[in-house]
Amino acid sequence: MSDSTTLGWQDGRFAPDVMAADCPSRRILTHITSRWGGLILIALRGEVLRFSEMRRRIAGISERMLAQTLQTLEADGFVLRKAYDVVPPHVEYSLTPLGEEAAEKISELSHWIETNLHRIPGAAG
Amino acid sequence: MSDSTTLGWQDGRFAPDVMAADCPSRRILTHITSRWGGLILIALRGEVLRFSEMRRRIAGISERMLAQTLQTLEADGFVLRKAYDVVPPHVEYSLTPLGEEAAEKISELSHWIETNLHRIPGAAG
DNA sequence: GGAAGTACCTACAAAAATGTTAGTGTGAAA
DNA sequence: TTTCACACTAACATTTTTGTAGGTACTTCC
Repeated sequence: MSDSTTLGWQDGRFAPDVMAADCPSRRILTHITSRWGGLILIALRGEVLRFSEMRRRIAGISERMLAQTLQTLEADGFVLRKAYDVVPPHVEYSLTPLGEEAAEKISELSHWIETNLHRIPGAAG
Repeated sequence: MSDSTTLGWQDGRFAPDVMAADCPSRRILTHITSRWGGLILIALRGEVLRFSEMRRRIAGISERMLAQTLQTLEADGFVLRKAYDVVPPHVEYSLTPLGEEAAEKISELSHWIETNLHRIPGAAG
């Protein structure tokens, strides 16, 4: 029950569908919509940021989660990591073209939430 | 450290900002981007569905998570629950106008992922 | 008569996510 | 000279999320 179902999505035998539990698109969706994934993408839109700078902008994120989520996003091909071999360490993060496209989508969602917050009943409390 | 910071977002003294840890917009964002929240919104777009029907469409979701996430989304004002007092039970779920707007946004994200999956390096494995 | 379907809820258990703390090696500022 | 900043990693602890199993009260299908 593993091979035929899992492989089909890879080589285009089935169309990608997030409603299917084992379609890779579902994994990517969870990465982008993970607790910190979306915020990182939004923070990086059109910018080059260093680790600590990002940490300051995304209130509440821990070093561990920032590092971990950045790695996931880098592995997906959304984030580009550029390290300079100097001391103290200097690392720059930015979005790949693919990442910019994805970031645009969650930005639109978060922007909608921000501007319509007053209409959302559950936003109080 | 609780009052002055927490209250400002409610009455428009500060502009909503997902980057702020205690801004209500952040809570709403996590609801919509929660593991099942987005998929439920997508499944409900333009449709009226019963509990079991949704469960069948969203592969992998458990009854518990479906019920729980629906309650969160209902409390937020995105989902409308209409129960008929008959036996066996009959309950219909649909989106509020607000919910349709939110659903449109995550649909755009998931649709982007589905159509661009072949360009995403991390989609394999 | 027995099984299955309906829309859930409640304990309990397991798994996953997240946080905390400590540490790395060097340089610059106080 | 002490402290801070940098960009992390590893070990451990806690919290949150998610799943499982069982139950409800009744009806329809076989």
